This record gives sequence, structure tokens and C-alpha cells, in this order.
Amino acid sequence: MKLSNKGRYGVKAIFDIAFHNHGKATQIKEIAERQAIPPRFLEQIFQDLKRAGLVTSKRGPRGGYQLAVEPADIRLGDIIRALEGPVALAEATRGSEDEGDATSRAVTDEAFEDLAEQIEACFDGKTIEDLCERGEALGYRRRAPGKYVYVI
Amino acid sequence: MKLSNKGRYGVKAIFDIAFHNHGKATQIKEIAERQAIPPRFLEQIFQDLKRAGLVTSKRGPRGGYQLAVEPADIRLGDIIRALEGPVALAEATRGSEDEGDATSRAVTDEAFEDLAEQIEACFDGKTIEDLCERGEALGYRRRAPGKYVYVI
DNA sequence: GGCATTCTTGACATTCCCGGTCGGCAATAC
DNA sequence: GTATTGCCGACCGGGAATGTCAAGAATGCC
Repeated sequence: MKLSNKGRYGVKAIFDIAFHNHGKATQIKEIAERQAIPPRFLEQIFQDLKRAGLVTSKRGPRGGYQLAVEPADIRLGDIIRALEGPVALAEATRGSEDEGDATSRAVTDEAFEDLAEQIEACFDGKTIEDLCERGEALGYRRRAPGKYVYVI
Repeated sequence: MKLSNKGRYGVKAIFDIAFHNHGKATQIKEIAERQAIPPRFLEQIFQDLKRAGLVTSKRGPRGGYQLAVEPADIRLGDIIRALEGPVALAEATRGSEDEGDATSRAVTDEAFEDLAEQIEACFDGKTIEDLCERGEALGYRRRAPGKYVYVI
């Protein structure tokens, strides 16, 4: 019962954008450095996040990623599901229903499905905004957006 | 975010004993057949369950396993933890604390630890007895203990 | 236009562990 | 003593997890 690095990294990355750079395009390199994530790997993660509609991208100089959804509307479950698929505790759909007795298949599978829903609910109970608030409460300083507005 | 077969099998096996044979020694072969679990694999699972103190064993002819704890006191979490270790969402203890910014390590790790506790609580919210009751409610018939008392 | 920058895409390498098997030994009942 | 059953440790194949890489396409800037 473990969470993969991919999921962890994904949450960190989204949080990073929301906390430090919400509204601006943020580059892989920058996030990777702040969050200590292998850049090439992060690259791949962002493709999934984009496919899931959580971020948008812009190419070229001064490009990067930005949130496509408000932090308050991004639940951790959304990120995890985008990167790892749904929480699956019960049996994968098996073709042959004729093995074993029906009793425990029915009972245990039902129990596991119930649990899976509960667990999804746990993940959906926290949003990125919650994390940002927690970060501020802990006294961490956001890197102010607009700090790098280059005046020419 | 998946549950391994080992965990699933473990729950099924314990449930099987509780439901069909509570109080009697039950053999691997018998359980494996009823639950459609590879016998040699189940063998290995029971070693872990025994080490965790959930079952006791008896060797020799008419030997087998029986519950060491009342079904009402076996939480699914106990079984899962015995077979897969604790639920771990946060980072494994890393030596180098100097990478990345402290913000998101603090915030995300805290969040994940919180979630891990919630999830453990989900698993601990169901007991084997709950499953047995559910099984009876569904109308399944227990194989009556004592049915196989061999009169000589 | 030309160039540097940054994301895009798909393939590739590597390591780990899940899921399962096996052989042989130890206890026990009969 | 012999058949049965659990006990222990080793072993192994395959697939997923975790990254890496190369080449290409869009974009901004001078």
C-alpha cells in the first residue's frame, strides 16, 4: 500500500506552481530544482497532468506550465488519478467466475470496493489551496509573482 | 495506489477460516481450493500471518491453521500491515535534507502523512466479523464446524 | 530571418519487487 | 515407521516503476 514517486512528485509540482508562481508560466527546470525532482522525469509527469487538463503549456522562450484550474478546485485525488489511475483494491475484472466459492468473492470484493471509495474520498478531501494555506501558516514565504517582470 | 494480491489473498484466507471453520484447524489445501489461491503462495502468506500473531498452526496429519484472535478483533488493517507493511505515502526517510526548498517538503509530507493515517483508519474500520455478518446477510451458508467429526 | 529557448513525443535502459514455484526438512498423528 | 502437514529459504520470470535520451516543433526575441 504505497504511493508511487510519480504521484508524490505530481503533487509537489502542482503545489509549487500554485504557491510560488500562480498565474505565471513556470518552467520545468525551475520546478525541478525547487522540488528536487529529476527534470527529465518531471517532464513526463507534466504530460500526464496536461492530458488530464490540470495544466496548460506554452512553448518557446519564457514558456512553461501554468494551472488550468484554480487551486481550490484541484483535489489531491485528481492529481493521483491522473498519474496512477484509479485506486484499485478489488480484483481486476477476471473472466472466469467459476473458481473458488462465491461467498468470499462477493463479500471481500464488496468490502474492498467500499474501502476504495473511502480512500478516494480521503484524497479528494484535500485541495491544493489547502496546502498553500498550510504553507503560509507555517510562515513560508511565497516567491511573489510579478517579481520578475522585466522592465525594458 | 493499488493493493497487492498478497493483501487480498490474506484477507480472503482469514475470512475463509472465520466463516467456514472457526475453532477448527484448517489446512492450506482446503483454503486454497475454496478461495482459488495458489497453494504454495498461500503457504508463504500464512507464515507472515503467523509471525504477526493472527493465526496459530499445528503440524502433522489433521493439522492446519486456526485464528489466534477473535474475528471481531481482527481488523483488515491488521492483515494488510502484516503482509505489506505500513501504509506509506510520504517520502522514505532520506538522509539529505538539503535538497529543494523546505516549504513543499514540509507541507506535502505533512499532508501525505495525514492522509496515510486516514487510510489506515479506513482499513481499521472493518473487522473480519463484519465480513462474516455480511456473508450471512447475503444468505451464504457456512460450512458447519463439526461436520467432519470422524466417528470411529 | 535566425537563433535560443522550451515544451513534445516516443523510445530506451535499468532496477526493483510482485507473484509464484520448488525442494527439503521438522513435527505430529496413527 | 510412515504418511501427512506445516516450515524455511532459495529461486526466478516478467512487468511495472523510475528515469534518460534524442530529435523535433512551436515560440519569442533581436
